[in-house]
Amino acid sequence: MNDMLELLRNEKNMTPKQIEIIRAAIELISEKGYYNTSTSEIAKRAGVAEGTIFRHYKTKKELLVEIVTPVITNFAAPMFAEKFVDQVFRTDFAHFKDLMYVFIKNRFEFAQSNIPLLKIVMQELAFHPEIQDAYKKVFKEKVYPAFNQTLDFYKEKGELQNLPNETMIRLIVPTIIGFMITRFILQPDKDWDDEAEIRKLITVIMGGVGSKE
Amino acid sequence: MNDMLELLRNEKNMTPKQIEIIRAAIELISEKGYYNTSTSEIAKRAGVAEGTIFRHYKTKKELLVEIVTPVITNFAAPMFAEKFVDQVFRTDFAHFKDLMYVFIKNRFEFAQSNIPLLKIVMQELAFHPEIQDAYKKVFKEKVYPAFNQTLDFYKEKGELQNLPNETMIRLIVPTIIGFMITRFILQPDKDWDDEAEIRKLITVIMGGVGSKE
DNA sequence: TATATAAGTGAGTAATCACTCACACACTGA
DNA sequence: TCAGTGTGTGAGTGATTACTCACTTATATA
Repeated sequence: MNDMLELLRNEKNMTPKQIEIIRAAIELISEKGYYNTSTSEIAKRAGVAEGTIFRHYKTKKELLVEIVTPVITNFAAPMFAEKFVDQVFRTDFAHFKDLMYVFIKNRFEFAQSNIPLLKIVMQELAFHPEIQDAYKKVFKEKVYPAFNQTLDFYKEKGELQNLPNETMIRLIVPTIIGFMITRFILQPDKDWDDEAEIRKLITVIMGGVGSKE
Repeated sequence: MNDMLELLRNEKNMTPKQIEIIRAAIELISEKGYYNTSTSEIAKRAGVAEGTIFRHYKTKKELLVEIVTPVITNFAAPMFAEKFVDQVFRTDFAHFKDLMYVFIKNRFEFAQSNIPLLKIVMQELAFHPEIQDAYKKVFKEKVYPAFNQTLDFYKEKGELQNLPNETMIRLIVPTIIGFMITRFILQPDKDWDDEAEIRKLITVIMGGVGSKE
């Protein structure tokens, strides 16, 4: 089942047909891309008249944005939940790598249950300034500050190299995202041992590929 | 100037108008995406009648594939140039990190002079099986074997952790690609110290973010 | 029950799309 | 000089597109 659809159903109060429209749009757009999916197709798959789509969304792009922005916000969500930041500073995590584990595991599961949506975000991010704005805002206001605090904390504990936070974030985050892209999009059918893969990922993030002499 | 255009001009023998078509197509598609770029637009920018495009390419998609496949082949090119493999085994590189430096630097410069083309590849890869095939073939036949040999070589020298080659490749390559995406696509306008960034990247790949105790 | 508002419909529309084709031109070799 | 071939043209075509609108139906409120 789909986390995000559930969330949309509750937050905004949508009609059953509206939910069907969103469900159909997610399916089709993640398969074929935004520009290659027509509103008539979405209507057909949703079992709805084409006019109904435009009753709820002024334009096709408004529909896309409505689908995509909650994904961006929620993918970054745990970063600015008080619970998360609290946990770090109440030192529920003895070591940085323990925090990394919980963090990656958590986001991994989120990705797993929202693959089509994440596909859409990645594909359309490049073309739609509206989506880019949402992404930049979340990153600047939420992700970045949370990361900053956390990195400082573990630097003081002497667990991290003395690289600028910004550099660290810039190198760690794409590594994690790249890992998930490989796992869910490039080679989804390989039989993965996810637990082991996540541990290896953390090993490499913490200690690199070089041998310790 | 554009590496790849020059290469196309020489390999196939193209008419001047054909070159203009490709140049215009690269510009427009990298800006707006394949489906959002019309053939009439390409013709207009190229200073050519729309019919001329279809004189040379049976379909619009054939034009896309013609543009994209040489990029894929050439981005992976150094991996299977004998020169490169030779260098490694004649131990022109004392350490793995020296090889990494030359490799990343080289591919970095390639990316820099072919940003629009790489943008197109990344965006359209998801939707066109023809492009995926080209990508898979190059990776399987060229990139992977070359990497394999190289990693074994430095493992025996005791410079690398004892992780499976496949795992290493799966963690190193996305890190490098992620670095370039940040550099050229997400934050192209930031004033980067490229040399320093590449060195930090290698430090992290080799030794991770953790401090050495 | 009467009325207002929201949700849903589907035929219709102007614009745009990828692609065609009959024709014009330039060059080559005989 | 003439046929043959490759290159270039642009008006034309049927299909498809996002979106509209006059209309019906359902729901809520008074």
